[in-house]
Amino acid sequence: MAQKAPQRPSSAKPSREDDSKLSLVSWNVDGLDIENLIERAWGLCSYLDIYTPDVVFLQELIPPYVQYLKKNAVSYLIIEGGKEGYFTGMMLKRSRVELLEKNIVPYPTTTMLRNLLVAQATFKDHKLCLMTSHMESCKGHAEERMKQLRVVMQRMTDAPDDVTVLFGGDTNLRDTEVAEVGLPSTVSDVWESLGKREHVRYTWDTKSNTNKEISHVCQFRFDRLYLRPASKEGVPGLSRITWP
Amino acid sequence: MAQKAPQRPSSAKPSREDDSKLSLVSWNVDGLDIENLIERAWGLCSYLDIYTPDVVFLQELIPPYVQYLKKNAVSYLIIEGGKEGYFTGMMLKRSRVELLEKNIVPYPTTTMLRNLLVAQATFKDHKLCLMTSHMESCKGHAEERMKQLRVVMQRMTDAPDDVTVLFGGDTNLRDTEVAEVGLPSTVSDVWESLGKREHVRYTWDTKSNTNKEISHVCQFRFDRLYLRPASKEGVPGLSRITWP
DNA sequence: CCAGCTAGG
DNA sequence: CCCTAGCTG
Repeated sequence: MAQKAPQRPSSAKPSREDDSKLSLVSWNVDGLDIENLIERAWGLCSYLDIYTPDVVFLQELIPPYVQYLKKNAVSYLIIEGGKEGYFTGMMLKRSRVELLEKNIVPYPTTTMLRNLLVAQATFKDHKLCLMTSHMESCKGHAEERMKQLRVVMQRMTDAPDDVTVLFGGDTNLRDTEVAEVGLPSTVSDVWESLGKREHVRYTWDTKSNTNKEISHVCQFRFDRLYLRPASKEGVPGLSRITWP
Repeated sequence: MAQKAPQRPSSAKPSREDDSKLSLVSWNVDGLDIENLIERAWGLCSYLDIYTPDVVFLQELIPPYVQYLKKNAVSYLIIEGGKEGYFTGMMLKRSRVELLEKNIVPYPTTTMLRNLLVAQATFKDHKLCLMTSHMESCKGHAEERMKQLRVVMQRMTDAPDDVTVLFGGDTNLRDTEVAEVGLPSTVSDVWESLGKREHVRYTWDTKSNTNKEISHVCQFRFDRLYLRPASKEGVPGLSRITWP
């Protein structure tokens, strides 16, 4: 990929042979690093062309990046979590996902202008609630980050039970923080549900990803995907998660 | 006092009218700050002249400070927990306390050359075990500090039951750390036993103590005194602690 | 010896 | 966006 780090598509992408299944990618596009930014946006679009995910969660978008996407990925509807600085966004494959409503949930005490971007949508007559966020960064902001996780989990559990809820993004979460907050019983961590495969554990990994000049080795699972299935008749593959 | 901060005599000093009781002071003399050091050592000696404590626990001694004390506080026997850099020490009033044996207990994993200075002594035919330490400094070293507290507590509980055990010093402990380690049932925190009086809670207090140029307010109870009474016929006033 | 910040690896 | 060291209030 031409994309610069953090390059971490955390994907719950089923086989393309089975069009009944929803596919999803989350990607921090590192828009704060303007080096080769358009080239990297092109890289993202190439990826979308090849894999055609139904839903894309994006973080660290900046206005020119969004502009580029809107011009070059016309098969997707793009919604944004902000207008200035950097913000999150979502891309919904027009032919597969229909947007009903979008809204932005504030994090009351963020110092980094972070929020929760929520989209109500349908996918093959199934109700979806799609949510992404770029949660408070850095180790020292664990308290704020846990507050944000609580906001997210409240939203996930509050959703009507005929809705499949998917939250994903750059959470900056550490395992200890998730443990302290505690996941609701109805919510599962998709990477865990899929067998905790070691080779896709770390989503920020300066060991395997050398495209950013970071000399030290860092390995963290910052990008996470959580699922609260609909109680019945949910999206195929998203009640009991299976890996192709 | 001419002493510079940290100026925190945490005292279990009974009325001098009752000579049957043991009196004790613990003091971090801040020997790492060499400004006015001899003047401050003189201040300590003045304090000793006035209050004549039977036992003095000292932390952050440096060699010239000890030299000064040995020359100017001849009524005390002085023992040291080290020879180089900074270290702890003990002063025992020759007329009241008899040293039987001293030894230095290492902290296996300290990175700051800290240790536990132990003195076996007698006071009016009662057996005493006196211990002092300057435990690992700074918030970030909580784990090491808790290890050191465990070493101390092990020593306190292991002592024969005809011995009155007193540990005191600059522990750098936070309440949460003590709670995590847990105190043995036979050991009590002397400040707590004496009623948790608020005006003597903080032993490092840049609010009430302005002799060190620290602009920000800090209040911590770093200096603590623990007692494990002898099971019977212990030192008067040190089985059930009373405040004059 | 605190907390917050910054710069460098 | 890691961690540590160094500086500052």
